[in-house]
Parts: sequence; structure tokens; C-alpha cells
Amino acid sequence: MPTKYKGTADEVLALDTFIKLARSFASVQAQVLPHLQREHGLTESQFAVLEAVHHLGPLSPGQLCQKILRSGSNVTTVVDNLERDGLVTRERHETDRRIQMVQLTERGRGVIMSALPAHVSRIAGALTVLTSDEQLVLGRLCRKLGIALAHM
Amino acid sequence: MPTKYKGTADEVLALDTFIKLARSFASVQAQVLPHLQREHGLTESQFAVLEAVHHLGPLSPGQLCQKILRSGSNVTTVVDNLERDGLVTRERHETDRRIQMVQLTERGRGVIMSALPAHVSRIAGALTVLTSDEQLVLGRLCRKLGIALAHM
DNA sequence: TATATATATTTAGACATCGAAACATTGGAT
DNA sequence: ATCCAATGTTTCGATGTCTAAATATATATA
Repeated sequence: MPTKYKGTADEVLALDTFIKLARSFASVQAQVLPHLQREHGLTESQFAVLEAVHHLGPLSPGQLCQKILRSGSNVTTVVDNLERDGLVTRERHETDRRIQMVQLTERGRGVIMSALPAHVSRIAGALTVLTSDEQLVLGRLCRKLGIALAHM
Repeated sequence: MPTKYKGTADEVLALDTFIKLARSFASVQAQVLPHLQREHGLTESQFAVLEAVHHLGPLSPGQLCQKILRSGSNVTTVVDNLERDGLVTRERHETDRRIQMVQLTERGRGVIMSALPAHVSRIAGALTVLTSDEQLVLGRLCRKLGIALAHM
């Protein structure tokens, strides 16, 4: 599935590489997200919020914003829905009342603890397509790409 | 930014690799999509539809569905908005009247032709973070991953 | 021919997502 | 003490995205 675009050799290579990157990411997502939805009623973003709060403790929307790489207004929406479903609560920060701290309810903790192992296992299963060495190389290249672009 | 999750070594490696894959993809997107939006008023999906029809000629929603890897109902929405903006038109297939063919208007062709070169150039620019050899390796690994998972 | 099945698209309803604007609170400067 | 700029969150309006159901057309079969 090469590119139709006629550009320089550099451009053709880059575009081809990026298309493969995008498709591989989408393929793994497709292996994993339907289960989250059907078996636990969670969207990707809801899962990401629950996981972050589970591992790091109560976080503000601003902090969640950094963690899950989404806009602030989006975090508000996702947390709204989680709160409506009784999986998290919001509580005003004691000293700085601008800040809301998002924390797991008992039910939220139960949901993330029951969803996490199978989720990780499925990602691992998908990546077994690559050997450990290949995964290491892939990770190193992606990290180089991601880190370099993050500061621009 | 390693994983907090405690699983087998395989799981930790896979999860780490996948997180880096996701972040690198997001980083490239972040370099590219704001320009598409601000300079041409196009979303990613709108761009994808215009590009597909530009390179392949008139396509049905079903065919676009395959090309841009989105659901059929989503294609309907995206094409609706493109049609409203005067960039594409729909026309019933002559012999099979279930099918709508989506085609570029003059304006649509102008928009995609003016947006495409800068878009490709920006992707290439982002990927220069990696050498050509690194891009080839990355592409090969992603392709292996994507293709293997596509049939499951 | 009539009916049933298959295929193509759209509609409906829910959630995600963004940017910009509004709102609330804090902390510093006068 | 008051005002103002900075910070944190939410609201608003638009688009994207999905699944399931509805609709329209085509094709096969009885």
C-alpha cells in the first residue's frame, strides 16, 4: 500500500513510514478497545483516566490533561461521565479552591482493577507478532521520534 | 516514562512499546493537524476523504470506508460536511442505485491540491528526526505488526 | 412473479474531541 | 485594600466517532 503522492524520495519514504505507523497503531487499538467497551462499559479515555488515578492517586483535571494527552475541556467531559456512572468523585482542593481533585470511588477501583489485567494481556498478545528484540527496536525508534517532536 | 503496571516481563515490554508507539503517532499528528485546520479549514477525516477521491477518482461511501478506516456512518457525516462546504458532491450510481458516488467539485480539487504538498512536506519534516535507515526499520516493524493484526 | 436475503447508505443516540470564551480563584503590584 | 494578571476549570458550539436500527435497492430463489 504505497503512497500515491509524487514528491521527493525523502517525502515518499516519510509518508510511507507514517502510514504504516498509523495503521499499526490502529490495528492494536482495534484488538483492544472493543473488549474494554463490551466487557467493562469503558471508553478509551475513561479507561485512561481510571488507570491514571488508580496508579497515581487523586489528580486534578489539569494533571489528567497531561497524562492522557487530551484537551482540558475533554477531560471535563470524560470525568463528568465517569462521575455520573459512579466511578469517580470530584472534590475541591483544600487550600487552592480553583482545583478539583478527581478520585476513585470503591466501584471505580473495582472496575479498573478488574479491567486492567486482561487489557494489558491483550496488548501483550497483540505485540507477540513481534519478537522481544523487535519490540525493543520499535520502542526505541518511536521514543526517539516522540521525544524529539514533543519539544517543538 | 515506564509502565506502572506489574505484570510479566513480556507484558511490561509490550505495554512500554505500545505506549511509545502511541505517543510517537500522537506527536506527528500534533505537528500536522493544526496546520490542516488553520490553513485550509480541514479536519483529518475531511482531508483523508478529499485525498482519496483526488487520487482514485469518485468513490462510494463504502469504498471510502475501507480507505480511511472509519465506520460507514462516520463517512456519511464527513461527506455531509464536505458537501455542505461545497468541496464534494454525491451522485447516484447509474446502474446500482443503492450506491452514491462521491466526487470532487472544482473548489474541492483546488483545496486538496493546495493543501497536499505542505502536508506531505510537514510529515517528512517531522520524520527527519529519524534517518532514512531508521525510517525503513520503523516502517518494516509497523507493517509487520499492522498486517498480522489486520487478519484477526 | 413474489418473497427472502444480501448489500449500500443513512438515521438516531451516545460519547469524544477541540478551540475559544466564560467563570472562579489566586497571588502579586500599586 | 484594591485591582490586575495568571492559573484552573467549565461551558459552548461544532465535528468526529461508534453501534444498532431503519431504509432503499439489488439479487437469488421458490
